[in-house]
Amino acid sequence: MESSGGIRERVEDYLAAIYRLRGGPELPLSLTALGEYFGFSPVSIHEMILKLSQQGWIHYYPYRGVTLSAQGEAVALALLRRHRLWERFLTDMLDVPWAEAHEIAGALEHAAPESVTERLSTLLGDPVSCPHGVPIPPSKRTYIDTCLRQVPVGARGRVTRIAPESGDVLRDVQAWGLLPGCQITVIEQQAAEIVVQVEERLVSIPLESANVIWIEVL
Amino acid sequence: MESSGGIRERVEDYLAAIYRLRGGPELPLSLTALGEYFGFSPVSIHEMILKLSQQGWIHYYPYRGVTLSAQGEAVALALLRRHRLWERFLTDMLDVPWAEAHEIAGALEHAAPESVTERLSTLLGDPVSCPHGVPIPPSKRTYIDTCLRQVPVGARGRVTRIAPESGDVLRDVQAWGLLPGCQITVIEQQAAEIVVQVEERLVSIPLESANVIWIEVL
DNA sequence: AAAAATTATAAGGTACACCTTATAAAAATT
DNA sequence: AATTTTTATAAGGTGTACCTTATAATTTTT
Ligand SMILES: [Mn+2]
Ligand SMILES: [Mn+2]
Ligand SMILES: [Mn+2]
Ligand SMILES: [Mn+2]
Repeated sequence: MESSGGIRERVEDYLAAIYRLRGGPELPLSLTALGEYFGFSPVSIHEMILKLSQQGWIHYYPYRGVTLSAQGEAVALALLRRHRLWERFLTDMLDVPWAEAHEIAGALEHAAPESVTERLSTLLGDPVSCPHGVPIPPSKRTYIDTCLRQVPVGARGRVTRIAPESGDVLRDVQAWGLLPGCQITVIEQQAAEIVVQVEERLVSIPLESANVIWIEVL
Repeated sequence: MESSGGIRERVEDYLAAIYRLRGGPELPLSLTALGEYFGFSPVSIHEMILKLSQQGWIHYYPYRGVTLSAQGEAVALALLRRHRLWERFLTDMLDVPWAEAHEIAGALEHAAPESVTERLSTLLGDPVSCPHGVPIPPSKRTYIDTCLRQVPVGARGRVTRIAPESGDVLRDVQAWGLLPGCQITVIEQQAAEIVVQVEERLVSIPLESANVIWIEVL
């Protein structure tokens, strides 16, 4: 229901706001500027900043401001990319007025996973700027992957990643010879497992494990 | 930021779930069935049901279950329409796998306003069923309107509604002769007001009022 | 009618992200 | 150096929507 426990919406919005408002990567952004942007009280901003700092998304220099950590910047860029792609979709394909698109994209950016937004980028012809002229940050991943559980029978693909990682699954994946990069074909979908072909071998994968194996369908 | 105070996401999800799970309009749906659907504890479901009942979205018959009020059913149908249109978009235009589309649409359905979803319906050719074969409830409104504030200079249109309503604005709207149904042309956008032509007259509308006047651009 | 099962309610708790008021600390200005 | 302004922190509160444990009321089954 609730998007399965990724990064919270507010966290993403704060990180992207810091990216948008800051003067440069090393210039701390004052909490006052953030407070004005969001229209929240200084105390609330401060509270949230402490949390973001504890969680490693930002660096907080009291009385000076905040900068993004490497992790935080990655999240901000990913969000801004999704934001601007949705803006393009709204204005280019749905004829939503320019001024409205920004606000609506502010919600859509959190509602669709990155994989969907990458497909959207393809549909739009991989635009490089939003309707307001701002550059769209490039995608980091060069592939689009799908959870093995969702790959239709008969499809060929490449294992891209095991995520979320857990020791048990990683051991199984290794035993099955399903390491990232290897090519597979989905042979059969059963009630409790999925049969895939890896090179000459057939492997039966419990659905639970299939949930964390990601495939780029080729 | 947070979509300006409409119906809360959870309220919409509960109402649509009741619609989906019920046997018929008059057959009460047991709280147990709802609890199983959401995976929440019986106490939590009960708590939420009391709130929804107090707010008039549902009728609660203790020990028997809940039915939707007329209002509640309208919300459920609107949400299911948005849900199924987004599913169609995901599968038809983005090639998102069938099984994934449902879950993603479960978030998108709340993120885009009805007006945007109606434009999406047009783009998709007004489909009548979702990718899983379920009928898409029809749209109640036959027009798509835009807030006057967003209508570009030069556009012609028809006043559709004043919303949200407030006594002061309604009086002004009447004085200006801008009642629903009348035709207007946007003449000029200034810092604090918008000038529109109504028949032979020019009217200056403060931006504040322009926010609650809705126009079907023709 | 009694026992068992289901459903409701009471009581207390959690996380999140906002709020206000008051005080303390640091920085900037005079 | 003293004053003013800005920024931080402490303390207490709100609403939403979940949780558990325990008890009460009702319905269903025996
Ligand atoms: Mn946002
Ligand atoms: Mn933009
Ligand atoms: Mn939903
Ligand atoms: Mn469907």
